[in-house]
Amino acid sequence: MSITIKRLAQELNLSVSTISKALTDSHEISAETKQRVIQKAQELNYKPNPYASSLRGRKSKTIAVVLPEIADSFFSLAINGIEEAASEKGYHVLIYLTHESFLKEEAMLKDFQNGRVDGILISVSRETAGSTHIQEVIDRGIPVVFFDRIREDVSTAKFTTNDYESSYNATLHLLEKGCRNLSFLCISRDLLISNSRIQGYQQALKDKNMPEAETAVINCTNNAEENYRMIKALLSGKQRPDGIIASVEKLTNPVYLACQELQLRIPQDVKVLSFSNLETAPLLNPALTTVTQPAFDMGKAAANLLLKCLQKKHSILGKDTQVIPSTLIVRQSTV
Amino acid sequence: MSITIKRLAQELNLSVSTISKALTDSHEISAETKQRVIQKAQELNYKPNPYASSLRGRKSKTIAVVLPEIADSFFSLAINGIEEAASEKGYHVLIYLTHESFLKEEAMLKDFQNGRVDGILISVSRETAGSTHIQEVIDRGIPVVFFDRIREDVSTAKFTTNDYESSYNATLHLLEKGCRNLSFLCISRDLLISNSRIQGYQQALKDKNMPEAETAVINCTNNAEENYRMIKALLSGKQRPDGIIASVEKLTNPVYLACQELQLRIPQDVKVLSFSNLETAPLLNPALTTVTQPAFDMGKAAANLLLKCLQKKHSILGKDTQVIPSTLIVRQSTV
DNA sequence: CTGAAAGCGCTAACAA
DNA sequence: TTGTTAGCGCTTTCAG
Repeated sequence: MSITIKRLAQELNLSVSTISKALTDSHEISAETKQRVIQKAQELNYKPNPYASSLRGRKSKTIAVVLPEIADSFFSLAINGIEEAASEKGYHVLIYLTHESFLKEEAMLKDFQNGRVDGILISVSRETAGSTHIQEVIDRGIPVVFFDRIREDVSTAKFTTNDYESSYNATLHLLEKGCRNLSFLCISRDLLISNSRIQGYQQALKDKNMPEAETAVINCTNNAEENYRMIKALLSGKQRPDGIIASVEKLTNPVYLACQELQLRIPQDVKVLSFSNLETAPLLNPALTTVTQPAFDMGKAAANLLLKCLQKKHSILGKDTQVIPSTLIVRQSTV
Repeated sequence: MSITIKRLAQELNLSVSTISKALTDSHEISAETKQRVIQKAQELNYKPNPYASSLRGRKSKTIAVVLPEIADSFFSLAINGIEEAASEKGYHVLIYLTHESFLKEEAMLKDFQNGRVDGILISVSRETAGSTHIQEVIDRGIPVVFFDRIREDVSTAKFTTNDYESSYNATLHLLEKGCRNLSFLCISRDLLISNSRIQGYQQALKDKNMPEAETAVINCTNNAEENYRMIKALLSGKQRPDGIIASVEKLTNPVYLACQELQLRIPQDVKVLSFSNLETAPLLNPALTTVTQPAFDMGKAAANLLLKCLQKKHSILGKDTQVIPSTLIVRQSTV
């Protein structure tokens, strides 16, 4: 059986409330008593039951992180940032993966209405086209902070990167390097970040008076084999692009593999650029030009804001969108 | 204010206990009443407070996952497996990162003595040389399952891979390809997996009557720059190895980068092999030969065992070590 | 089949 | 400065 406050009280001939106050260093307890209590608590290896205090105090010191997946450098790094921020402040981190399923995401947010977590960090799934599930949780008084895959139709704090701009610049870079027939691989039209990247891409083409081919923006699916087939088809077609922008990291592999299989040389035949945080980007064959996102910082900043809000009495979250810029790192795949 | 059972009881003119039983589908409640209760619960969007039931029932439906880090394909994949297993069974997953610090790991395990989690999955830090912190938690009745970085001195269930054997085979492979002066990069002598890999390596050398150079086994640190310097020094030295085995994924980058910088050709000048789950291994320059671990499966299997044990009344965990084999995938870096 | 009541461990008003 | 007491929301005997 676990040691409880009651037990400490018995041992010390004090009341439970005295113990409780002593342990929280209340000013209304004498230094001497505090000393005795703390002493005894250590002696008996007393551990306060977190669920009892959660129930009582209606806060759990726990936050939820909802992500599409984790086999992606971006989210791995983001979790690192989040965990770091949380552990510094004594918070606990629950991880939930949607695997890009809206239904799962919805179910998770429904579940959060029960008070299991004090706050939520979320990067929505590719299928997510509405936000009532998120709004509902906010209406219940549980603060939500978006990061990376944000939704504009929810009025809360958001952390993202300059998707439009970095896509615009990436496109310009490819045009400067001589591309005249680009393709853009995207994962969802519902996702704001995906859309912003598409728009940055399209605007750059427009500004440079480049016609956008019909096949220019390719919708990829959540199925790796299918994507591979599509990309191979794209690269085998008549109108084979001379430059490809992969708007997410995991589309890099199929592009490189398809080029290998089709014996297309990167960058001579096709230039390749990817939004990616792959640590191995410089080691690829050829080294991959990337738009590298501030994953760790975004995670940490988002978590810090959420936690700051949770620690205050009046948990009022700003409604601003904070933009942390990405970096275009040019390597051989586009030179 | 949240909807509670009490509120439901008032609305339906029933007692709280009836509501509680109806919601848990108890046999002692009439079908009709159950119907009404469930109906009303949905109507009012009732969400049971998990901490109240945890407090009452002394189980949290939550497990902790303790990892050294997450910026590593192995652990990312493992978490995927763990999360999948947990969510299937309605469990929640708390993530804790030790960043290879024993002190942090110890503090976390101390904290788990309070009942926040029903069970623990752990892959110990590189600094972890003892296990009393783990034993203590087990003694408190909280089951612990090891995966990957296990410790033999704790009698509980463990999931690992055939480290010795795959290292042995990897070494043989390099010898067959003509290497005569190998180096092995390890991260810790305290870690069983690291030791097993070293021993597999050494045994292979012995079996082939190869002398092991003094510099053969290199202890790497937890500092990336330092490792890079060490590796560069190694590759610039007189006794430059003609083959390197990186016993963990994150040592791949510095090896490749050092080779680039020193203008050493892989595999002609140095063959490189890494224990790694990098998805980009086939795309590296040159494609990397890997010992690929069953990360997802290991995570999922470990989680499943732990959860099965938690769901039973008599939570008796086996004490066996289950070995899920790794795969040697030969690519250009060693041919 | 339904209800009353006790209590999980902790906190915080209110008394003393 | 310390103690008494009433819950937080839920489950579970035990009675009815």
